[in-house]
Amino acid sequence: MPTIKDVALKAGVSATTVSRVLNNRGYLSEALKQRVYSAMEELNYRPNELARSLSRSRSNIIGLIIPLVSLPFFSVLTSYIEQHAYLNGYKLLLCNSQQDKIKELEYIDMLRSSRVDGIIMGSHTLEVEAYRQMNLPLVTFDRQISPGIPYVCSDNYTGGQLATTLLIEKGCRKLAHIGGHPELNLLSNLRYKAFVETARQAGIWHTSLHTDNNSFDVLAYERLLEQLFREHPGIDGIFAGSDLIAAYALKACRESGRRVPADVRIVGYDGTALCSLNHPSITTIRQPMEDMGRLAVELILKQVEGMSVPSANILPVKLQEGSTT
Amino acid sequence: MPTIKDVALKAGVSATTVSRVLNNRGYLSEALKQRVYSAMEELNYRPNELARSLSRSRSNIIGLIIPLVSLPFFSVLTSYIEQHAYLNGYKLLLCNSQQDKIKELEYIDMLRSSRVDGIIMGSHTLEVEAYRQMNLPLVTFDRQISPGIPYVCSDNYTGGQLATTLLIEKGCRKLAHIGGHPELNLLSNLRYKAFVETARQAGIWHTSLHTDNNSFDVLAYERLLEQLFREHPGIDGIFAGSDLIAAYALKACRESGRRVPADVRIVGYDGTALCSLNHPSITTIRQPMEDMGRLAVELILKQVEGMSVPSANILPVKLQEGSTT
DNA sequence: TTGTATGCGTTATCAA
DNA sequence: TTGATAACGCATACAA
Repeated sequence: MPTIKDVALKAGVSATTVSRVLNNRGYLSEALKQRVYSAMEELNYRPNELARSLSRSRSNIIGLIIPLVSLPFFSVLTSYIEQHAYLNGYKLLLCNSQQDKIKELEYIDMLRSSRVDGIIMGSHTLEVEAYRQMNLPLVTFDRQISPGIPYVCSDNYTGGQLATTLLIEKGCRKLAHIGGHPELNLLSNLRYKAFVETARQAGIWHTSLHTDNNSFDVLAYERLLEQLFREHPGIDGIFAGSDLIAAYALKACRESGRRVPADVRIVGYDGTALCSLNHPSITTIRQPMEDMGRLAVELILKQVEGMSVPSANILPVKLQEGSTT
Repeated sequence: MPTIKDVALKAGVSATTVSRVLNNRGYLSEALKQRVYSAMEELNYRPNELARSLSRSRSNIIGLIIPLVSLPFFSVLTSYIEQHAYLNGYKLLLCNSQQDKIKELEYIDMLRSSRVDGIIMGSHTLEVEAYRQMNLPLVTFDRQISPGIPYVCSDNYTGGQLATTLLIEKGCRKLAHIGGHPELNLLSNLRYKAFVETARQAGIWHTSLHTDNNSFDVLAYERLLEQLFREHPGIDGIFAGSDLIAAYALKACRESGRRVPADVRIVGYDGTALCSLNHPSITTIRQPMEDMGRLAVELILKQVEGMSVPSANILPVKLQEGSTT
């Protein structure tokens, strides 16, 4: 691969000048610029980002740690994060923790070694200490791991309220919530909290089921739903922790001969494409995923530039009515 | 951040020795090793991968170019690729081309500049020239862009045969295929080819609809299905180009009052989680996605190490019967 | 407006 | 067995 020296030689200038042209710094005559550009062209020259990063001590790479890209919510989020990183000239290093603490810790090390400029983390393991220690721009999703560290999330409590209120208004009298493990100190637990409080205030019977581990185990959802209908056959309203769970709820209703929304009404959370893929389409609480992705990137960039950023970044949700309510 | 020199100073050795310990090269006494290790520990030292990469001219990064991570197939594939890259000590740079030629070309440049060790590309734009030119380990998915460049794909033709044969065996007499744009020189077009040839040989009426652009536009699928049922109301068997399309087909059947599988039978392709999420669960042609991801990574690594690799890497598919047939 | 010298953090080539 | 020195490719302070 040709280096800046090769270009300099061919253009008949010094390496410094080529560097200047490359970075558009200082005063350069148009003629000289052209000469350098065509030399680059001829040699098919590409600046070595490794060397640039090393020299500038800035890599223009953002590390993204998530539990599982293959989950609808995270794949969409990843897509938006990539999009906005790209728009800002940043590259994205993808770290799929797979809910594995060891892997996550190793990835944190890898990212530090790779001198990424910042880390966006949407992973849900309990290893928060490792994040606190590293002195790097950081943004988290749905998780407040330390007072100073900025987080992005949707308005989980309002979302929970909207969903529960809708179910009650539609006439549901036996409500169920199905979600992930509540002991994790996630902000999404506020959805559950809102569910409980809203139902209680309205004097509506309600129950709740959660996966007992920290995995997004699909089979766990199926088991949970089976258990729900077995223990409480009269359930007529379900608030699911995600669209994915909602889709499983819909499936479980069908399999047990329950009509949706006649017998059971269902509300999901997220607003992924899963909702409109189903028939009836799933009513959900839509998170502004693109805004969340964009904001996460922006918060990193601002920190990189030494600016201070707000800690709480709570974005509004919107009830998106489908046909399951 | 502490450097190798800081560690050397603290351990009372030279930087070279620290480097040796780091890379476990040469003869080192256990005592010395320990001294260096604890110095690293104390300083919370992390080797600078940028400098290492520059020095070794090897980045241990693989670039992944795909059209859209948020699509089920690609998010699962990405997940497996990440997994196996990680297992081999490689990092993954995620490039979402979004079917945008400009963006894809810019990403190719970025990856070259970043000195990635290889590129896995599952993108579907037509810019193959750019890939041919760059002299880098490359592996493609479902696309043969040049005789010498290795590609990974499932056995598309057999998959198309299996699907079509199943529909016919189940009694379907008016078949439809719905897929992406066939002008793209994709290997997945073999599914379509198999569909046509199998139906023709069996003397079964068949038609086919394709999106006219290169996008994975969800609305396009809905329009296509609407058109299909309008023009050919008697369709009783659909072979979809992906599970996603199959899911839309299922939805379209429901919305138009068609029973599945009684009135219309559906077969998808891929074997993503979408299949089991639906009710009835979707019959599909399962691609060995993990194998494909693992193989793509392996083919890159082998090329990095100067080994020659086979050009055609066609993996077997499997009919996975759900309840839509 | 352009060039020289030095540093970024690491590895590799010598020599001791 | 260890260390000094020169690359790796680029950016920047300083000189001219």
